This record gives sequence, C-alpha cells and structure tokens, in this order.
Amino acid sequence: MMSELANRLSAVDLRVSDASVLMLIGAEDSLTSSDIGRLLDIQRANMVPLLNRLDAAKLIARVPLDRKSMAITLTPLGQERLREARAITEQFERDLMARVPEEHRDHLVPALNALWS
Amino acid sequence: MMSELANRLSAVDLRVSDASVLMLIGAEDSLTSSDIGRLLDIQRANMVPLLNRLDAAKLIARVPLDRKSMAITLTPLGQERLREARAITEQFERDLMARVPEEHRDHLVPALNALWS
DNA sequence: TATTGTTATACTCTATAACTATA
DNA sequence: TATAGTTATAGAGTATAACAATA
Repeated sequence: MMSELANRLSAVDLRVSDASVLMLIGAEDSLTSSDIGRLLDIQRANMVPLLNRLDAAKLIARVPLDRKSMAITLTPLGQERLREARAITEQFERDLMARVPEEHRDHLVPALNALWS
Repeated sequence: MMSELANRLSAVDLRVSDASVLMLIGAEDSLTSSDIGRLLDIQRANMVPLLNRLDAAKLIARVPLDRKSMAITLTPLGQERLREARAITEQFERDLMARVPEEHRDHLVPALNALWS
C-alpha cells in the first residue's frame, strides 16, 4: 500500500514523507525542523535532506525564529502542491476503503488507531 | 509495529524477512529460491544474501533439484528456530489485538486481508 | 546545561541490469 | 526461448555520533 501511495504521489514529485511534512505544516504553520521530526517520528538529522529538497523545489521557506531556530512555512507553490497531495491521498484512501467489505469498513480506522496508540 | 516485531525477533537472531521465509518453508518444504521470492514478493536477486545468511546459520539447506534449481529445506535447527519465531510472532499478534477495543477486534484481520488482495 | 541545525557515516531494504548455465 | 541462481550496483529509508552555535 505504501509503495502504491508513493507511486501516485510521484506524479506531483513528492515522496510520502514529503507529503506528510507538507500536510503537517499545512495544519500548523511555523513549526521548526526539530518539531516536525518529533511529530512525524523522523530523526532530526534526516530532516535536513528532506527539507533541503522541499526548499530547492520552492515548496517551503525557512524563516529565522531567533538566531538558532527556523520556522518552516509553506510557500504559495507549497500550498498548491499540498492541495494536490491531499487530493491524491484522499482518492487513495477511498480506493482502499472500497476494497473493504461493507460490514468491516467502519471498524478499520478505529482499530488501526488503537494499534498505533 | 514492524520495527517492534523486528526488535522481538532479533532475540532469536532473525529478521522479519528471515522469519517469513522460515514460516513459508515450514508450510511448504522444498520450494526454490525463486518460488519463495515470488510468494513473498522479494526480488530473486535479494533472496541470495537472505538465504546465504540462513544457510550460514545452518537453519536451511540447499538440496539440488536438478542441475539448475535448488530446493530449500529446513534443517532440524531451522525447525527449532521456526518454532521460536512462531511463538514470538503469535505473542506479538496477541499483544497487538489486546490494544484494539473489543467491538472492532474481529473486523481488523478481515479488513486488512481485503486491503491486501 | 539542553537544544537546534548540521555533517558524516553506516546499515537495511529494495530495485534493476547483466551474466552463466540449464530447462 | 524462458528460467534459476548469481553478482554488482544504486537509491531510498533510517539510525547514531559528533560538532558549533545558541537558548
């Protein structure tokens, strides 16, 4: 499922982790790189090349918060790309759900959320 | 969840893919390396180092079927290790299921199976 | 003293191309 | 002609250690 999602997101030049970061910043702007890493369970060190790619693609901007931290914000292009990523992932989720027999469907997400907690 | 399972299996010196291969051979002996790869969705080329490790650990043996193919069989040590791997994964599954609220529990596996098909 | 951003590095997983030997 | 086993290699994902600068 993850490789299928990765495949679909590659149509807008995003990896799954890229899309996760865009969605997180879209929901809460001006988080730092370290914040994002903590929330998405990505090591601080591994955020660097990820954000560098998003920065190079002009999807995010780094705005100094103080002399140590940077706030990550979406550029207009990043907001547009986020909408595309959302459309793709929502369609993907609908396609997945369509495979689940109707009597099990409403139980899947609550059960998965319980596993994850 | 996969990294938690990997962690538990490392107690018996197995990776998740090692355990999958042992379980498959345990269920159907004398498959070839290519068979196993097809059934577990592992590239033929990536089966080589995997089986080399299991072979070096004396958990499997390669028995010539003809001059081209090799049948993979479990050694006695491999059968014992398989029992340990089964005990660990079954406990893991019980632990996971215990987190799922009772009203959703019986729906999870059928829903996941439907997703996978 | 703890945290941020960063560099460097290593290991695992996965994918592809190519080769040989055989079915 | 297709398949088995193999080698080599590259790209991702992920983990750790270390460092300078700053809170």
